[in-house]
Amino acid sequence: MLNRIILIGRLTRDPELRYTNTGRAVARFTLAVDRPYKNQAGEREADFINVVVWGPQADNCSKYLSKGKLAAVDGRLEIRSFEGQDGTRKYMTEVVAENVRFLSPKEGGRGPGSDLHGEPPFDDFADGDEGLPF
Amino acid sequence: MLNRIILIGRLTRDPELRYTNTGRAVARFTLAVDRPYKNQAGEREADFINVVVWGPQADNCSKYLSKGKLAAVDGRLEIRSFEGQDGTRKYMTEVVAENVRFLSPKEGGRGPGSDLHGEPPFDDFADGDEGLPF
Amino acid sequence: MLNRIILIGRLTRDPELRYTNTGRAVARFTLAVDRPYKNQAGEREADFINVVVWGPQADNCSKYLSKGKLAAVDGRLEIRSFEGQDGTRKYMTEVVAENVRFLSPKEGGRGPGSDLHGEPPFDDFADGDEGLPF
Amino acid sequence: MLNRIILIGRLTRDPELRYTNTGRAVARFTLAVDRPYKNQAGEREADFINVVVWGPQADNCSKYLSKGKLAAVDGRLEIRSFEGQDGTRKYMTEVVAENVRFLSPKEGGRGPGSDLHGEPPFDDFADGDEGLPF
DNA sequence: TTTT
DNA sequence: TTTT
Repeated sequence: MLNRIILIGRLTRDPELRYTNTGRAVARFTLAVDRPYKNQAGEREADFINVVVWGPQADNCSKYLSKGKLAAVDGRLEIRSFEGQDGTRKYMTEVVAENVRFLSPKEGGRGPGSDLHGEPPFDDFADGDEGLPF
Repeated sequence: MLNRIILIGRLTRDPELRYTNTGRAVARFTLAVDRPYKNQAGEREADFINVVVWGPQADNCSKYLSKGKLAAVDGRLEIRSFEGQDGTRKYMTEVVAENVRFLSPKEGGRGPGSDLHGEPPFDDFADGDEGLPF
Repeated sequence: MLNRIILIGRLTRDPELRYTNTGRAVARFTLAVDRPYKNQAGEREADFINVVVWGPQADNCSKYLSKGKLAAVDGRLEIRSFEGQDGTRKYMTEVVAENVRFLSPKEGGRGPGSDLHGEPPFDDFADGDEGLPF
Repeated sequence: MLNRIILIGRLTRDPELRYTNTGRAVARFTLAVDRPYKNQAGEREADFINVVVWGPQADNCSKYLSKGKLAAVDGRLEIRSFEGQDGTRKYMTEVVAENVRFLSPKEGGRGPGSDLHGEPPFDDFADGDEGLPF
């Protein structure tokens, strides 16, 4: 009924960009997200979380993100189950991003924080800008 | 750059439903959200948080929510500033809901957890159901 | 660097309660979380997400939650990797709950929304109640 | 019952650091969080959100954050009401941070993403590292 | 392996 | 299979 996840981490590899047969862009990458605590060996481990992004944001991810870059992802967690090649049930966890933010400074640029939306995420003049009835 | 808030609480009053001059529905209500700790007097206080919902979800809120009902809200925090009647700058905090979930059992019904979307929240057959290219 | 997930769903089975050799309680359960969209067959699918809860909250989950009950979980996503019995690397996804809320009405009770903390979640008289220096 | 907010934005001014009479550190700053949509004038507005941080993290914020720096905040929304100097009830909204992440690259450093915890956020060897009973 |  |  409610499924919301927010991550900040670094890409472990360049995003992989594909297109569906209907021409819709899909980007995939993995985010290394450091754990907030140290393990018994005194090391800080990370979770490696798969992220998938659809539509115009996928193109932007492919353009602006690369291995080692810092990004924030806001989306939902999906667990896809499928038949493995050995006949057993396999599970595949991924975060379906609704929004991705690029947090690494632009190369020759003036700093991090660039918004990735070539197109507005929802509607423009968002909710309420028609004049509030309250 | 990222602004996401998730609340669970009870309505302090029935939702107020209005329409903009373009015919768009807007619902407003206040959520009482208990704090996770007790104050020095040993009492559990609550935050009273204003919520605004736009579009078809507004109609659903007005239909299915009422004073005392439990609801979850997923949205973003906005702080509107405006000129007070006394000429000073006033601030008004509200949560713009993207999703609302009704958590109180239906009256004559079989339990809580009904989804409020008369219409799907985003697109249907969501992202990826066109056949994954991976 | 930041890893936060919030879920609302129903338990697919009763919580399983264990104790570590140091006597710390651990509860595990699976949450069925409906997806916000319908698939091509017009059905609403769900994600089945494993949750683990530590400490006093684990005991409370075992006491107050059971199959079919509605719960909210606020925590972080962890992906544990381990050696499978067939020598291959396996991945196991689970949400480590920091807070769990019980959303189903109490059996003979007056409604949902009970807080599960037998002990306060952080410190009591939380932050700031010592008298603000601002 | 549940109150969780996650923000990414830039500090509008240097953090203000104080100490309670019990010696506990408190830092305050304001985060400018860009809205995801443009207004009717075609401009991107921002919400200016007050943040308060307690304890060791407050000292770290004061040390590592300054005007213009990018930061992520994970916390809860509180609305404090108090008697104004004119006798009317006033409301004051602030986010009580549980975790703050520094996202701007270190000055002479090797990049953003440093964790601010001089002390571990919760317990170390976090949950489960005693040997899972499952 | 799944809940309403 | 992993990032700084």
